[in-house]
This record gives sequence, C-alpha cells and structure tokens, in this order.
Amino acid sequence: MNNQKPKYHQIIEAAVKVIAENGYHGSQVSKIAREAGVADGTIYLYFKNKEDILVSVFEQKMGQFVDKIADAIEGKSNVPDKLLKLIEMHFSQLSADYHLAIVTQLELRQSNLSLRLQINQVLKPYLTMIDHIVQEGVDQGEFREGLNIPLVRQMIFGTLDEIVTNWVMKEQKYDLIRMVPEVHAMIIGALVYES
Amino acid sequence: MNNQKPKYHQIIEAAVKVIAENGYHGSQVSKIAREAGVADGTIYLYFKNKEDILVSVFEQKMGQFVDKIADAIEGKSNVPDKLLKLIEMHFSQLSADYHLAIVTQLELRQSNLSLRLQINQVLKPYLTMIDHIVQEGVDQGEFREGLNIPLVRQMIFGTLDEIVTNWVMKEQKYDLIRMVPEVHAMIIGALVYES
Amino acid sequence: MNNQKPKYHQIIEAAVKVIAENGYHGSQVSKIAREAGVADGTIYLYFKNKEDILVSVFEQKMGQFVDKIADAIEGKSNVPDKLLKLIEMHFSQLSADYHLAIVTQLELRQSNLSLRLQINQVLKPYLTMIDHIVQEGVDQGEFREGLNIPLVRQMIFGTLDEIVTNWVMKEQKYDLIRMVPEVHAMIIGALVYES
Amino acid sequence: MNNQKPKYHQIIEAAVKVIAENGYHGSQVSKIAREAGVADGTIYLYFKNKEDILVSVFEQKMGQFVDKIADAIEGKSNVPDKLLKLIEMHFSQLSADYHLAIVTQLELRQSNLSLRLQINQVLKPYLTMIDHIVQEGVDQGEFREGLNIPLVRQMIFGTLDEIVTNWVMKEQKYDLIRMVPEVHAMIIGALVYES
DNA sequence: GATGAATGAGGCTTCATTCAT
DNA sequence: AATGAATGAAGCCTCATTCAT
Repeated sequence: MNNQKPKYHQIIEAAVKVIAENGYHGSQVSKIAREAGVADGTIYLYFKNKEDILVSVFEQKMGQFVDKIADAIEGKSNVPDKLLKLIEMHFSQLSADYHLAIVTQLELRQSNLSLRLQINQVLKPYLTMIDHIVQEGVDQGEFREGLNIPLVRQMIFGTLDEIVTNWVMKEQKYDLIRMVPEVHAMIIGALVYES
Repeated sequence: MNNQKPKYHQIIEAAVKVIAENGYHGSQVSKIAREAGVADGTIYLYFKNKEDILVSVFEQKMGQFVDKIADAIEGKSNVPDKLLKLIEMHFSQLSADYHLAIVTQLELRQSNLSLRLQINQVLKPYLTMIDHIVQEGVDQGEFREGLNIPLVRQMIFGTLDEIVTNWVMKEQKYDLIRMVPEVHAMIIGALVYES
Repeated sequence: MNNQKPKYHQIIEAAVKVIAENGYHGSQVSKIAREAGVADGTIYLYFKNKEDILVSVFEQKMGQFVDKIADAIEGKSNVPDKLLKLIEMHFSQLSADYHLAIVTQLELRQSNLSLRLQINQVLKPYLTMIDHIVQEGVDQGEFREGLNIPLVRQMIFGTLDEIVTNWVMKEQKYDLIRMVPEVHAMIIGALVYES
Repeated sequence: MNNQKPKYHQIIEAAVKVIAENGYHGSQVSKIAREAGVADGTIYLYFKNKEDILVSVFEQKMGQFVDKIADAIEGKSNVPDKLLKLIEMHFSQLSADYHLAIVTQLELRQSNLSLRLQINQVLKPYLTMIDHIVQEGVDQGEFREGLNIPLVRQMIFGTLDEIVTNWVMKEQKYDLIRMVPEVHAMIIGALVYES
C-alpha cells in the first residue's frame, strides 16, 4: 500500500467520518467511496478489502495517537509527570477529534475478533509505553516494590478507556479534560499506597 | 415474554453455548434453535427478535452475576472487605463459567450500538452497587474526601473489565483469582492515598 | 438434496429453459428463480450453489438420456443393431428437446473446468456402455480383432457429438434423425473393414 | 489491427501462455499485459477488446496449424495417404505444443458463443480441406459412392478432436502420435466399407 | 403451542475498458 | 506510441423473519 498517495489518506479520512456517522454496520464500501470522492473500485487499489480499510484507519490514527503521546512524554523526567501527561494526551486527543472518539470507543469494537486482534497489535506500543513508565517508577522508588507490571498496565488502560467510553456514550456532554487530575491522583495512589 | 416456560431457558442456554463456540457472527438463529432442540419459528414465540435473545442472555446471566455479588457483600460491614469480595466474586464467577466469560467479554461487544446500550442498562445495578460502596467508604472516612464517585466507579469497573478481557484473550492460561489481592490493593490505594 | 420435492425439479426445468434462452453467462440465479416461480433464497434450499444447479441439470437430464438408451438397447441381441439403436436414441432424444440440445451442446461447455470434469463423470456410464457394445462386437467376431476400445469409443462419441453440435449450431434447420443410417454405416465400416 | 509490429505477436504469445497456465477465466487482460511486458492500455492499441485477443490467438495459431497440414498434404497424390498425413499432422502439431493443446482443446471452449462462432470461421479452411480430400476420394473411386460429405467431415473432425481432447484431459500421459495408424484405419473403413 | 419451508433485501469485490499525461 | 490509475456495473449468497399447516 502506497501511503504517500493522497487518495490513500482521502479514503482513510472518509472512512472515519462515514463510520462515525453511520456506525460500523452502516458503513458500506460504496458509502466510503462516495465520501472520499472516488469510485468503488478505486478503494481496492489502495486496500485489500473492507477489513483492511478498518485496520488501516486504526493503524494511521492510533499510530499518530501513540506517537504524539510518546513525544509529549519524552520531555518529562519525573515519572508521575509522565503519567499525568499520558492521561492528559489520551483524553485531549480524543476530546479534540469527535469522529475518531466514536470510531475507536464504540464502532470498531463491533468488528469481528480477527480485526480486534489486529487492532490490539496496533495498540501494543502504547501498552508497552505504559509498562516502561511504571517500571521506571518502580526502579526510581516512586512506586512501591513488587508491582505486577502487566496488571498495573491493565488497570491504567482499562481505567482510561472506560472513562473515555463513558464520556462518548454520554455524548460528550461534559469536559473530559477536567477529569485528568482526579484520574491521575487515583492512579498514583494505586501505585504508591502501601496498606 | 414468557420466562417461566422451560423452552425460554433452553433457548437462553443454547444461545450462550452457540455464541461461545461460534462467535457472535457465527450464531444464526437457526443454530441456536437446533442447539435448543426447537424449531426456528419457536424462537419467535419466546423472543421478539434476535436482538431480544441476546439482551435476554445478558439479563439472565448478568442478573445472576450481580445478585450473587450483592449477596456476598451483604455480610460484610467493612468497606475494603466489600470491595475485596466484589473483586473476588467478579473474577471467580467469570473464571467458573468459560462460555459466559467469552460471551460477555468478547462476543457480545460485537453487537450493534442499540444492543450495547441495552446491555448497559442491565449492568446499571452493578455499577450502582459500586457507587454505594465507594460512597460508604467516603462517609466512613475510609477513603479520602472529595472523590468523584462516577469517576471512581469507572476506574473500578474499567480495571476489572480490562483484566478479565485480557485473561479471556490469553485463553485463560493463568489463574485469574490469584490476581484479586493485587487488584484490591491498587484500588484501595487509588481511593485512600493523598498526595 | 431432496430430489423428490417438486421444487427441485421445478428449478431444474427452469434452469434448462433459462440457459437455453439466455446462454450460460446470461443465466443469473435470480433469473432461474423467477422462471421457477420461487424466491432467490429458495434455490439455496435445494442446491449448494450455482454450479450445483448446473451439475444437477446435467445429472438429471443426462441420467435420463443414458437410461433411455440403455433400455432401448437391452432388447437387441445383434451388435450392429445395438449401435444403430444407440445412434438413433442419441439423435432422437436431442432432436426432441430443443432446449436440452442447446444446453448440452453449446452452453454447458462454457463452464469452467471443474464443472466440465463433473459433467464427464455423469457421462461415464454412457461411455462405458459404448465400450461394452464394441467389446461384444469384437468377441462375437462382428468387428475386427485388435481394436483399441477406448479409441473406438472416442471415435463414436466424438462423431455423434460433433454431428449434433453442428446441427444445433445450424439452428436445427435439417432433420437430424435422417442422418442415422449414414452415421451407422460409417461407424460399422470403421469397425469392420480390414485393409 | 497492426499485425506487423512486434508487440502484436508478443501479446499473442503471452496470451497463449497465460491462458494455458491460468485457465480461461483466470486470464485477465492485466495478466496478459504483464506477461507481454506492456501496459494494460497498450493491449488496446493492438486489439479491439479482450475477445479480439482470443480470436487473434486462434487465427494466428490455427492459421499456421492449417497451413502446415495443407503443405504436408500437397505432395501426396494418394487420397488415403493424404488422410494419413492429415491425422498425423493434426496430432503431431498439438503434441508438440503443450500450451496450444490446452488452449484449443480446453480453455477456448469456455468462451461465449459469439467467440466460438468466430473460432469456427477460422477453422473453416481446415474443414473445407477435409471436404476436398473426401470428395477427391469419392471421385477417384477410393471411397464408396453416395457419401454425405459434410457428415463425413463431421465424423472425421469430431473423431480427431475428441481423441485429442481426451489426451489433453489425461494430461498427455500417453503418446498421441502412436494412435495415428489405428485412427486412420477406422476412418478409411468408415469411408470404404459397404455392407 | 409448534413447526420449518419459504422469503427477498442487501453488499463486497472483480476486471474489461478508458483517457489524461 | 505508451502508460497505468481510475472507473463502475453486475451478481452470488446469507439469514432474520413470517405464516400456512
């Protein structure tokens, strides 16, 4: 797939819009083609099949999502600050892109298992990033010893994901970014507190 | 819907089995009917349509799930113990029912939005139960003041849900119940610790 | 496939008519369904897929074709008479069924190789019948010794088939049955004459 | 159509190879173009459409086929020798060109009726040649009087064609040329013998 | 109540052909 | 003359739901 070509991105953007507006099952290839301003057949010059469009949407969008978080964190030396930035970036990016939030939190989850497994692969760098931050916190003595890293990561990701999903389902009627400090406080507590 | 009749429950059980074994998209009404030992048309004497079967599966199964947790918690006076019991029950029930875990964590999420909204309604009592426990903890001074209850609940539910989903996706290759103390410790920390 | 059911035969007959009138590539499943007076989906209660319809058409029609020839020959003790009857039956049956002749001689040959191989299987009993007659003629001293039976059968079948095809292509403008004695004479000559 | 240009023949040869290797329905224009080393659009500078490629393949290849047979026969004065040579040339040429045999005996027959009618036109000189030889044999008293020439020709062509097709279908596992004398003997018998 | 044969709408994908460069 | 990216029509099959028995 040549992802320099403008049509490739045209189709990706069209797919996000169409899926957000029509739902996963209401997004026929012909509808995406029409939104992208190309013929149905043109889709298949850039994507193997319909599933490939969806995986590519996720790859492109989540790739950027993860990269931006990674960039933002790089500047921070302090582990709690890294976590704060991560939460903030996670929430702010999805807050800023209405369509993308709907697609990632609601629509793409209706895909079949095979697609969901591919989506998980795309998320892996993000999950690994979380692992590294937590490990760093443990190494620096910021977090308590003996933390089960994968379990911690599941807690962090599960928390952020559930909060965003709730916000999307409530039709974004409140400000997601205002939640950042409270979420950060909870996560820090979970990692620091020893009973 | 007559839910006293034996066929009603036959069909529910058949649906869980068929969905767990064939996946959401591989679960045709005719397959559920065959597994239940009834004719296709009979399904429609007990359920309005296919979606109604799936909602009912969730209602029945999650109804029991929530009731059992509520019962188990009733005996506890101590709030952290209630949370411990809740986590333990959440994990142990899904550990014990292989089919149900697959269906709730993976397959039913592929349903369309309308079904997912109905499923959320079924979960509401569980979420409310979590809200009450957290509120009780705050009132008793166990947890810190000023907690945003819905946010806390999203953290707790998101954490538990993500952990179970990971365990199902990893084909249950490890013991979920062994995770309970660590998860409990993290959640308590999140609710107690003040920076 | 339940081939007692009336719809099964309704669809077979419809297929012959539609293929004869629209050609192999102009015979959409929906057209066959309409001609048979059933819904498109009903086709798939009786046939696995479109190819299965075509194979079944051939099986049914050529099955009868071969059976009738076999019956007609049974009464004959004389080998040249058997051949005469075989030629006569071959020509008269296809003469009598306008649609069938078009379908077997022209349209079904446009099918893909896999279908053609299946069609060959259906023809096998007919070819074997020819082999037996020729062998009998050799055994009884009617035909010369040393005949290569498969080769003789290919000559006989190739001759009859080509003659019928020419007749169909010429839009049946002459009487095929009138050719029988001449064809018979040639075939007998081929098998008897020693240079 | 410019048939002097090298690309014209490049495309013809590519078509034979692609059809032999991929089958009629697996031979897309783009595949033929790739094999010929030209762009898809270039095909349409030399051929009106896809059907025109296939007709041209047949014209070129069968033109040579027929010419070579005509040349070989010219030297013979004896009619049975002419027939012997014709059979020998028919078999030897197809034996010698593996791809061509598959294309003419199996693949091109899957084409639609309109193409098959055009192919018949290409074969006409060959059929006429057979007619002339048979007529000559009758005139010279070698063959019996009263032969129906078109019918005889159909017998001869049908026999040769069926034998070659069987040989191709059996994946050329035996020597086709070894069959020549037996085939010749049968055909002579058919034309000479009087009951 | 129970059956199950029949229905028919709906969408992904291929590929011959065109045409701007 | 040559290219190859773009076009868009066309059809097989699935499966939730109905309804005559």
